Amino acid sequence: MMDKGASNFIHEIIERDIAAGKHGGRVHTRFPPEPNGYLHIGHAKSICLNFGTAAKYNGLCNLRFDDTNPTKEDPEYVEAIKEDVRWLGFDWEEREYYASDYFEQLYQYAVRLIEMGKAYVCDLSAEEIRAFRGTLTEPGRESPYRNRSPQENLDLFARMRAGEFPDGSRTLRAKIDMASGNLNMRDPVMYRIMRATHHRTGDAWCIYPTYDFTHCLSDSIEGITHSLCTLEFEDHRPLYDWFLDQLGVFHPQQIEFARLNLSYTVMSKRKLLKLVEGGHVAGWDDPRMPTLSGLRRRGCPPEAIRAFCDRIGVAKSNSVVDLALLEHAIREALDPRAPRRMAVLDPLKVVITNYPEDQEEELPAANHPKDPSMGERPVPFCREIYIERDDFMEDPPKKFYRLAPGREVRLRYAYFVRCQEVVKDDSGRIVELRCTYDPETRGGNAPDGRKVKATIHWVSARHAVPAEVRLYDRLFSEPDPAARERAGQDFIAALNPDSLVVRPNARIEPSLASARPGEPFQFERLGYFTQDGPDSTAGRPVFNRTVSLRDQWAKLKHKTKTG
RNA sequence: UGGGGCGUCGUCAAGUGGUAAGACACAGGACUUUGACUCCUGCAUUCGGAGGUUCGAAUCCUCCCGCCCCAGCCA
Repeated sequence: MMDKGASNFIHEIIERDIAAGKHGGRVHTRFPPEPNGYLHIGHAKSICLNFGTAAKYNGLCNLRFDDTNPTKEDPEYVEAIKEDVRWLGFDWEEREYYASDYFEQLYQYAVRLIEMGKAYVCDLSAEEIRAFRGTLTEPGRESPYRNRSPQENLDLFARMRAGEFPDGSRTLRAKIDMASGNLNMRDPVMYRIMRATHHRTGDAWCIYPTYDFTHCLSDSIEGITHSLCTLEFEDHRPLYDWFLDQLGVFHPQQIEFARLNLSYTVMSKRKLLKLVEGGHVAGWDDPRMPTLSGLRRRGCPPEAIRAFCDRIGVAKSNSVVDLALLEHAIREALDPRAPRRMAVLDPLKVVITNYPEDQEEELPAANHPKDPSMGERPVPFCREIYIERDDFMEDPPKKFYRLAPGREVRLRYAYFVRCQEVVKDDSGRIVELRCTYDPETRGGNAPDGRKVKATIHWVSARHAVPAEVRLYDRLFSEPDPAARERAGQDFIAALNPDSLVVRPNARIEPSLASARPGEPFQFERLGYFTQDGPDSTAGRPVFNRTVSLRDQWAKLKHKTKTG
């Protein structure tokens, strides 16, 4: 990257470090997920920051799995995470690391701390440790085991590793300061006894290092120069500094930034898991989820996410980014390269009474109105077509200028048609429109120069392919669903009942039959869509709406309804 | 009278003592064979509040107010 100048406070720090010759001007970052769940757009911010920063300063960025808790981790997540990072467009080359690869080294560091009299084996139970820790306003009390000799600690720690003690019976603790105002410094646990099979080390260990002990040293081992993490770890930095300084090892600089929050969704793994397990969504990759797999399935291109992350900035204040900004980034990425197609979601049959029954023709339609290089495709036309039910009103309000009785509109890339008759069933529901077309207007222009107020989309009834189309909206109807929890309620109650609307009887133009999942299209006047991978079948494709088009008419309608 | 952070437009966010960038949103208008795209225009006399320093303060000082995080052998 050739970007000049700092674009955020982290880059400022880095540029200062480079100028000062710190680490010889080297920049090395890392993205350190725990393989216990799927990545979401909040992680994308961190991924873009870490990989982007390395690229900007000609440095490197590692992918490191922080796998220190075997009871929560799974290789399935490792694979999913790798796929997502790759999809987002980043490459960690051969630098795929695992904290579990450092277990032996970490053990030796712990031994060294014990020898220095800076760590001790504690026999207190979890409950006792909590009780001894004190509170936010009161200091803690020292463990009665705090002053064991290094020899005794060494022996006990070795026996912990050897499996001589039951789970949870002892811990290795750092000997720091039980009176510290920073709870993290009150003799934090470094190792716990936990007989669990680790996804990579199997049953080689029955003691596992805690995140706090592991993370800072993993960064150190990898020579990370700038360890970027979220705000909640600011309190942990003094502890990391303590471990690093006591051990006298390479000392990365940790810099904290605010995590991403998006309006109308939730971002915590716990809440996302609840949505999945509670059946409120179809899975981690449900297109309504803020997960990267969900966004991908929905049709969001990775460059849109990268552009979004560039725009939201990096700072330290807690903030909630407007979902509209993400949608904007998606439209911006899709508009120039999504071929246009026609699809009718809620079909209303139109019979063109003066068009011969047995006649058919193919009309050329541009794949992109502004990019001729994208070519065109033929769209079949015949006597019976479908138009969008919304595009007709029997008794139109003032600003509605689509089809209505007696009115003429243009069928995109086809002809002008005029509505002559409205056919209804017994219940009064409109089932068909009978129109006439003007053969002189083929292609969409009238030789006599007359104008129409609207151009509507359509598909040939005889040629169109039946499809299911899924329309997505914000998952929650409130900007901050998590606020429900703060009010003592369940955030599930804030779910938007209309977040998924299925159009089971859609008709799509024939050229769409060969679409592939993930391939973007703009269904003219409706939005950007992509074929769904998992749920499409040969005879019945399913299309997901990635994002709608901006719609002034909808806004107008809403305004008059509410206003 | 625990510790650590943060407060600049509706939402993000620049600004680093010299007189409030930009983006999204919103509101008008132009263009239009997508009510799309694109293009114009408008949108903080004011930076959480009050004092103070200074020729000059969002930037420096003092006090106050508000919000977030921390009491896992989770990460």
